[in-house]
Amino acid sequence: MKKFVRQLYRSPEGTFGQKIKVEGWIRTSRASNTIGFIELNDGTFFKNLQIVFEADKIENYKDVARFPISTAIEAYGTLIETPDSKQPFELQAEEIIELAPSSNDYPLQKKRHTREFLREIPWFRPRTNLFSAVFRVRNSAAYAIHRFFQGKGFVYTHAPIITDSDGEGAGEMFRVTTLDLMNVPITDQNTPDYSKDFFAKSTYLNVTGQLQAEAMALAFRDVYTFAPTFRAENSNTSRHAAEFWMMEPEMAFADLNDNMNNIEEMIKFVMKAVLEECPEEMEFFNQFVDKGLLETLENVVSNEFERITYTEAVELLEKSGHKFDYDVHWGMDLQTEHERYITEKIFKKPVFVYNYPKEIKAFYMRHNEDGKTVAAVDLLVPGIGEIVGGSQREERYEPLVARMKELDMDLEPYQWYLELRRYGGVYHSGYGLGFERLIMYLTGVSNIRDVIVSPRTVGHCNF
RNA sequence: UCCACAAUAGCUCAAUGGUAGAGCAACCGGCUGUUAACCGGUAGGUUGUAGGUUCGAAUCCUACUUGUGGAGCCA
Repeated sequence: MKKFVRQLYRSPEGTFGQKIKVEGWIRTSRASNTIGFIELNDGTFFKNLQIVFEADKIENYKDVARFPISTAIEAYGTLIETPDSKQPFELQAEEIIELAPSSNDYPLQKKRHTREFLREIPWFRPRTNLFSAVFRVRNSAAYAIHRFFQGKGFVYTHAPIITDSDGEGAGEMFRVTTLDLMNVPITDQNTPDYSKDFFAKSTYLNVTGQLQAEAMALAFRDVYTFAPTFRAENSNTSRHAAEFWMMEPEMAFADLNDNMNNIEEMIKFVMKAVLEECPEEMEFFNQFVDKGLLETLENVVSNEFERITYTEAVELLEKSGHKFDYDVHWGMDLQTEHERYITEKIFKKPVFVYNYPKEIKAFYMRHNEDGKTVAAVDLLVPGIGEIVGGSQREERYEPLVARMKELDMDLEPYQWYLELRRYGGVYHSGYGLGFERLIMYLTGVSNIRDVIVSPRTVGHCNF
């Protein structure tokens, strides 16, 4: 009877004493003259199955003892309980067959490797404990996001990946073109003639699906997108990637408060799901990556997030007496050091900061009655910083156009967006969650390149 | 893009101006229950690249490359 290692760990009872067959890869093995042990991982579970093989029980003992790491094998034998050992049970092998060979120059050894080294071989990383755990949590979190929104009746919608608007304020964009770079058509003004390009205009990879999600929200009330996003920023940090996944809900008939409620509920839902579904992985992170991780997450799940206005945040920072590299004053954008101080030192938990000065936020955010601020919100978390950014959208036609003109924006590409305001453009809100940053928060892994299978950053696009 | 630090064996590191070393991995041998198994042995190097200082450079200087951390930008 063929068994998955996951089945054995989750419900081993009926299988003790039974003959079973397993397939998998050798993670590590050790052998003497007469007895040897293989740690087998079959991909279905974070933990390994120990296979015991003895010289007088299998006919190819010498060969099996020499199988290099990552050899794919099939093993047949009896599953027995081992209450006095590290592992709860093991397979007493009667037959072990090599399915695919490995080699002794396999780069992963039975020792600890640095993240830096593993980043050079991203195609092998998923075979390590750390990355196995990271990508299982990533899977669990992604599915939990869908469950959360589906449970509330949100419609999962797909915004386009290629766009003709330049995503005002959201950073540098990757150009999408089929023009021959060695022979670019030129206009009378001596600029590239994009009317000859594939879409007969200038196009880019999206930096957000928000604007299109707004159109969908004004038809379906509650929607969310969950898709790749692209930013061509030259940013070299542990929390930026050129290609990352963003989840963007958009809710009609929702104000900034509803927005914050949804963010908080969503984060807690995903956290609980991961803690429940990936206990072995989370225990691993807690032990080897971040000692206080489980305590931190339990705390987040069971406490209210803090909610303060930007103005209050500035006051708190001013009163703190702490000497910052950048002085704090109303109207400035909060620097990383300020955000971290608020969430890590003052509150020691997730903090919503809302109602920012309009000058430092995007054009589409709703102007508040005070004439100075907009209904924007950032969620700051310890260790990561900003993990969610959102706002109530400016649903009033006139103020929106006025603001766009103020910013000297070309209204033409946004005609459709402005039209939404003229026909039932009810008040609505939404936000964007950096999915990788959430995974970093959930796992304690501090570099975004270690929560993406094949990270794309400035100067790096391999595999 | 800016600032700081780093680069020595496959991996992780030592050697602070005077003959480049260890642990692990690999290879050979030993070992009857291992848990990063253990024990003995063998092999493995143009010290990131280019130039300079010096009788002599892994070590000091310059540039470049790559990596890491931080900042800016942001999710």
